[in-house]
Amino acid sequence: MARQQKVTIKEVAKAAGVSTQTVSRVINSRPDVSPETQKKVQHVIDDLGYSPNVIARSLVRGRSNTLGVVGYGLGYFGPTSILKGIEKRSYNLGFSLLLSLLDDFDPSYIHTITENLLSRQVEGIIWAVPGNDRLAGNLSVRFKEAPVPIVFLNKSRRFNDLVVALDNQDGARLATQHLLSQGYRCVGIITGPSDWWEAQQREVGWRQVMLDTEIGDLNKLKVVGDWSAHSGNIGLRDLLAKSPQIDAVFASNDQMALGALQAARQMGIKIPQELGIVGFDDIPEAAYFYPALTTIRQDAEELGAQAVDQMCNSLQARHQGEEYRSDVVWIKPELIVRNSSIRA
Amino acid sequence: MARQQKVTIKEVAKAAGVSTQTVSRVINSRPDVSPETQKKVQHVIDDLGYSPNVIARSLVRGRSNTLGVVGYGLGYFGPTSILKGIEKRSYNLGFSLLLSLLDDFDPSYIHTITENLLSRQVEGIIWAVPGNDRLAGNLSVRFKEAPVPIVFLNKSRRFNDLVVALDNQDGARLATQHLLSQGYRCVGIITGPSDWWEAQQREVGWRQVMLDTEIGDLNKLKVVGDWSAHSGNIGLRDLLAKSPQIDAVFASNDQMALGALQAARQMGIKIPQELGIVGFDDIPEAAYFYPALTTIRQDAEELGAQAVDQMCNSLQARHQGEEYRSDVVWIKPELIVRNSSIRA
DNA sequence: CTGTTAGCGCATTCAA
DNA sequence: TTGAATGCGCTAACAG
Repeated sequence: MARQQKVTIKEVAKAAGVSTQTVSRVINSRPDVSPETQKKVQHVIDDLGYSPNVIARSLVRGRSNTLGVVGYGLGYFGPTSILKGIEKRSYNLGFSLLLSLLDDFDPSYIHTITENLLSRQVEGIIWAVPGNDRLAGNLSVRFKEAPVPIVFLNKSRRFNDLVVALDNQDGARLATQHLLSQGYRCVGIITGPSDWWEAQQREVGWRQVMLDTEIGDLNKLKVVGDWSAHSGNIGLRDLLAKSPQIDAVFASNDQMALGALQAARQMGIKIPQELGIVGFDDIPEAAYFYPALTTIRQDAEELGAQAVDQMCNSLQARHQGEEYRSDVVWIKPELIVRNSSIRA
Repeated sequence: MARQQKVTIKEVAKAAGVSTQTVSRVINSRPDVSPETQKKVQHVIDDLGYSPNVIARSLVRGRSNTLGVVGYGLGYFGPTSILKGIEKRSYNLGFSLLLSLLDDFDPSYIHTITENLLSRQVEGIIWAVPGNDRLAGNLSVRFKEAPVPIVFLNKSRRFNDLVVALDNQDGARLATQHLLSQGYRCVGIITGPSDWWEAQQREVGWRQVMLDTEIGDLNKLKVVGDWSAHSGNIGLRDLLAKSPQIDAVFASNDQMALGALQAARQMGIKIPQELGIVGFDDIPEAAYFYPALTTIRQDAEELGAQAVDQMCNSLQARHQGEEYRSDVVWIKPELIVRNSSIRA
């Protein structure tokens, strides 16, 4: 942990007996340097342990090679995987990541965070926050005139935003259809909070499939959870209390499915014989639940990676004075069948 | 997503009819500005939507107000919580976070990543990577002469590093003692990979307690897992195969405990009556396992927060020309008792 | 192939 | 209280 003043290009130049410009050329691997000079300078660089100051370079070039990422809900599997995907792709493309986490949906945070990111000259912002009604109104004001491209990680095409999103509706359809195909007839749903777009869309997918059955009022087959296992436990109890005819449940995430599994156990309901359960996310633990959970897998890392790609496209276009537009990039979910939904 | 050239201090100055220094004073809330001037300038700032370029400011001040964070193992609950803690505390203290993730322990990555962080002028680096033997040798070379303070998030005091760490030994002792106090006599262990310090220390804690019993060769009571639920399943089977007298198991993390729970179920072993199981981490799902898992809770967010505090102390001392030293900051774990270890 | 001049956006001397 | 000059570390545009 010893200290030495940071070496600058100037000192390298003096030590090597060349101009700073030549050093600059060497560290940027420019072709117009004679082999000997390049060698000599490189030697001094290694010797002095010089490393260019990227801050200064950013200033003069007007490019920071930095992306801002706003995240939320780390601690859940999906958001974390997204972040991993973003980081990996960014690293490979030579971008650094300035990370901000939203603690809750306090609008004033949003303002501060984005301002901070922008004043640090990020070239773009990846908004890796689940969709939420409360948030949306605020966002639209904030980002309408954002000076950098923004990629959103959920489906809500308001302006001409770039959007990469998981096809939640499709996932919910897969889950519901699977249950029906297993011989279950009356599929209830435990949704996430109603102001979350992910929850809304998963419910829509479920409705689309259930409408084709002769079941009457779908609202009677629905309870609202808060994504937690606890709410899944309560949710199943409420659901069966108000609609005893239910013989299968689609839970909008794996944690709630886990809670439902527990509730069923506590009530002496046999799964999957008497009740089928399907979750959403495919968290790593899902295969080890009792019984193992059928669920919808989403490739969240890929989602993050695609977001970075979109950002790059946008940036590249911008540098050529063009504007990049793109339809929503959809990531397709996959059904993972395990024991919790297989009727003997 | 409209574009306008970024406003600089110069344009504000011109528009306000003052010099750039005056504007600089206003944006830095200096006292030596007359109220009217301040008001006038502020108005122009709001009007033009000016926001200072932090990059430029960093350059001239020689301080970036940025911390580098190197993470690993997001996707596991602990590391993610740590990151949350780091982010929150950093935000409150006015630091931005440059995030890098280690994908594996490839030493060349480590080099590139730290160099990148340093060339971006981070004021310090928080090394939020689990301890690993393979990594350690490489690190020592790398960081011996690091020009910025580094805070490590695990116990291995090599130089005069700043270290914030969970007391893994203590946690393991708590777990093992708890099992013994419940009347179990022969407590086996499913450890993590042996080159992980966390695994090593948890094993040490277990050994310390078990040495006090009259049990003979402790190595016969131990199997090695890889942190995954799958390895926990296999682990329990191996353990019981080689030492049938085992009546309780301490798994070094909750995922492996989950796998063990599953294996016990598959083998028809009743938990907790015939076999007690305790995990480590207290992941949110643990309370919903079947049966609910007794485990060791670690306050990982607090760990992250403390790491940032240590960094700040170090930075502050440095700015006053001093050197900050500190003993390891230990975060104490807590025993959470649930059904998997309660003998009727 | 190499050096000189200029300036990125801002804050820190100073002097007025 | 304000402004002019100077420079942070680096690179772009020129000239030689």
